[in-house]
Amino acid sequence: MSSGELPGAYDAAAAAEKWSTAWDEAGIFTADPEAPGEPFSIVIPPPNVTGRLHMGHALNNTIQDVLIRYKRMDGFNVLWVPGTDHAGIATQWVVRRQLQAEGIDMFDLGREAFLERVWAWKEQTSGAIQGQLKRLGVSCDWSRERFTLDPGLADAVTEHFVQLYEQGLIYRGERLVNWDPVDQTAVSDLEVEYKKDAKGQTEKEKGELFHFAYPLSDGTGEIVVATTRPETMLGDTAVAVHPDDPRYQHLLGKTVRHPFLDREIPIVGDAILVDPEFGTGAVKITPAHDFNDFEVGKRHGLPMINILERDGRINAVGGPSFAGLDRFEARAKVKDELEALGLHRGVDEHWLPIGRSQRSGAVIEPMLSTQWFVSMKPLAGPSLAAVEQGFTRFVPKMWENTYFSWLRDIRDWCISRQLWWGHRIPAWYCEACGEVHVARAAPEACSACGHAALRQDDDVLDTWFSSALWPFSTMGWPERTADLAKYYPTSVLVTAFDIIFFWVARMMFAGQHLTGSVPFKDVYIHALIRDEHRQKMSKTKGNVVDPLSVIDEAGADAFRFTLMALAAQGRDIVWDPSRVGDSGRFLTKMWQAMRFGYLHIEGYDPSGPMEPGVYEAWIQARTGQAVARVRSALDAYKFNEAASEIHAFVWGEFCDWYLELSKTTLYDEAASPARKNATKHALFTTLGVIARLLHPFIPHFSEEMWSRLPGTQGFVAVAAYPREVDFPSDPAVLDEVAKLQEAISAVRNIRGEMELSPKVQLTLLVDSEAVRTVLDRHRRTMQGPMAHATVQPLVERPALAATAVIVGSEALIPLEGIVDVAAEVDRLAKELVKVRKDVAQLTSRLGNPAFVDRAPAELVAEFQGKLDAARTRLDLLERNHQRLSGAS
RNA sequence: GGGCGGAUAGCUCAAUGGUAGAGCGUCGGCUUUACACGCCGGUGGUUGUGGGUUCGAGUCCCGCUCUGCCCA
Repeated sequence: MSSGELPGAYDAAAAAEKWSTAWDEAGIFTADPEAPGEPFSIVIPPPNVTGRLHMGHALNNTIQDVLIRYKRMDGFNVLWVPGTDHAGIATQWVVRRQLQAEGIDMFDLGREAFLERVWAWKEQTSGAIQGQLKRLGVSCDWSRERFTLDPGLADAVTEHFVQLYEQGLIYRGERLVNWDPVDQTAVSDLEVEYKKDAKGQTEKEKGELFHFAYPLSDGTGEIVVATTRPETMLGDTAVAVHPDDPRYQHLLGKTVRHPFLDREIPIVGDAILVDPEFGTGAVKITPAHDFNDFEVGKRHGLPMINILERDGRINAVGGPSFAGLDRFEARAKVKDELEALGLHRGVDEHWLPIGRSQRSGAVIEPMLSTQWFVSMKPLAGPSLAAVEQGFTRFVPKMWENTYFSWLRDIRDWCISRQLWWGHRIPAWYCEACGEVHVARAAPEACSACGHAALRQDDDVLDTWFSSALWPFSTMGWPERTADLAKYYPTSVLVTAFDIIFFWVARMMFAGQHLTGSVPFKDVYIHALIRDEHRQKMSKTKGNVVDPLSVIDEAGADAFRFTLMALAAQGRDIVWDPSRVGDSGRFLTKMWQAMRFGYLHIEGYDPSGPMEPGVYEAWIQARTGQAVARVRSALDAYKFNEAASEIHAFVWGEFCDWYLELSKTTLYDEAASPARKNATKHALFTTLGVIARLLHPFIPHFSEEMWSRLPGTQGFVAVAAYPREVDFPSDPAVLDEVAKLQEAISAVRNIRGEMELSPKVQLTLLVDSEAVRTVLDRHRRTMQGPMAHATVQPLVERPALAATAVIVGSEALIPLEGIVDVAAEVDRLAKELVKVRKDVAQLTSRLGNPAFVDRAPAELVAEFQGKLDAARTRLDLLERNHQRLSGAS
């Protein structure tokens, strides 16, 4: 049994340090697939290896930890896999900028040396986020920590690629891609972003629509086109008009002459692209640099002329006067030259959305390029079906729509990136014959011509291509490991809605395709954390809250409890710093309850004789009800509900009522030792239940509590989560204490309204013998600090008394010489307003024949009971109100 | 333009179709034998708006307003 004084205050920082070390040393978070228990597993959404913890991570990981700790305590065989992501573009970008600051160009440095720098940076920073997660108190299995570039995970990526290639689901082709000229890589559609206005709508940016004329080759005139990107005219291969447009009928089939390049350009009719109402009704066509034009080019068999270098400069095809110019310089020069040639035909202001690279911010250029793609249609089908049929469930359900809408309108996924940091594409090209070899290991010779000179593809894969495998690659796939057998598919994925496309959907199809099983049963989508003013937190706005500073100030537990209390399903979390203080006060409150227990620890013998009373039976029953509510909230991912249920129980039931009630026994010199022992037992065991109930939310505090409670063993982290069945409930007990509470509240109400000092001992004259009998059994409680009232039979009606109604019967508190009549008259009048309203509402409802006929009989009876009670109350209050009004 | 949310007390949020609740705030009282980071009591609502269904609507249906997000 623990002993010794409990310190006056809880030291959050010391407890966090102490318990996280103790857990580590005990290895209790290390999963064992051979151990018994139903599996419960989660893989962490891997943060960027070089990243730092932000509020989103804090929320995300607290939720996972609550679930994991709950299930671990509840007897499940749990695994929580932590790890980090190599974050290709982001990390390469950071290191490239570091080099730039040193005056080094990464392309001069070369691939090998650059990668050495990235690895060094990774080594230098990778510990940060793990340490920050640990400070949050997470219970991941760190022995299974993974990084997306680990050898095993790299093998999984290769396997993924090779399998899909062999099945014809990965292909290499020349397509238009979104090109980032700064990072010099292709990016996927999802990585292109548009400016948002204050409302978050895609904002059009001011640009200009530049009109110029193409002279007809036969010298008979011209055709005027307009463009927002004049430099693309260097790659024009057609002018399109609507085939039915009467203005241009005579021009169809003719050609125009390119003013700068030796090129004849056909005028084609295209009903799909061209809107005759817009502009001049004639459109220049640049198939290699515009998604719409690309389609036109395919329809009409037009040449596709790429005019850009990888860095966004005009290439040799653009002609000698433009080659080497940056695209924006070229734009200016094209305009000048057209002007000089007299072909300029005006400028209109034009607003258009401009796509920028999510990472570098560079304006994206559509560019014709040879890339690797995943053929998505065949993969999307099963992933749609899995959710439609409930194999994987989204919580809240509405997020299914987001998932469905993306998969139903899926486009092929460009997976090659012209980066160096990432998984190199397992494709080799024969330098002799060009044959493409996709293989798990570098081939020794070309399978077509036998030549030995093979060159591996320079490119790497989109980071998400490896993240898609995370739920099983972390468990050793493609090997058939014990972990996979036990823990896959995982139980739940906890993530934010903004990566449903990027990640969730891709894990689904990769998991289904490669393992034959959905990767997770539930997908819990949590909210975004906004600042106090409901603004998104962002570095540029400078409104980010650093979770670590919150932890420094308030402790990880107060922070976690706050996050959970705010985590209502289906809406964003508005961060309210004052709530952290509330959580801190909650911890202090519990600490004080512990101290109260300690005050009375002397003589406590958990295995000694026990003589529990009605209060012990009551708190036991209430505990059971609280346990049931907390469990059902957790089972439904309603974290805020679970937090508030616990809070309400601990503060509102245990501290406000049971602790006070226990004093009746503890301070009763006449109470038997067995009676007192039972009271102490109830105090300490309930504190133990509280520690266990709260452990998933406040791991350090609860561990500290647990370690100090008498009779506890081991870590609360592995103690059994309370079950409702362990707390028998007796309706008679609940009823009796409810009556006592009603009496105490009635006295308190009168005392409060009358502004009577708690020191004034009151007399409560109770009319009903039945009620008096109950209150007699609680005489000491009534006389104690909760009510300071002595219960006596109502024999003679005092001249001045306050009226209470307790369980439907009259109770009077004589106030002669204590208080003015007027005060009680006012109080009764106020009360009467409320009761009259009740009676009126209930009478009208029960007076409605349609209600009595059609509503369920039980409900009618219930309302009738309420009406009867309200009428009795009204009667009593009215009589006494009149009596006093007359007297005054 | 298409889709998905939200609108309830001063604030943040709850409420299987059955008399709208909690925490915080606010007001009043209290150094009461765990806790003033506390205790006790009170105040506060035409549930955005207009219709409909129903014995009964914050809840279900339709329209509108404001607001947030996703996609094009």
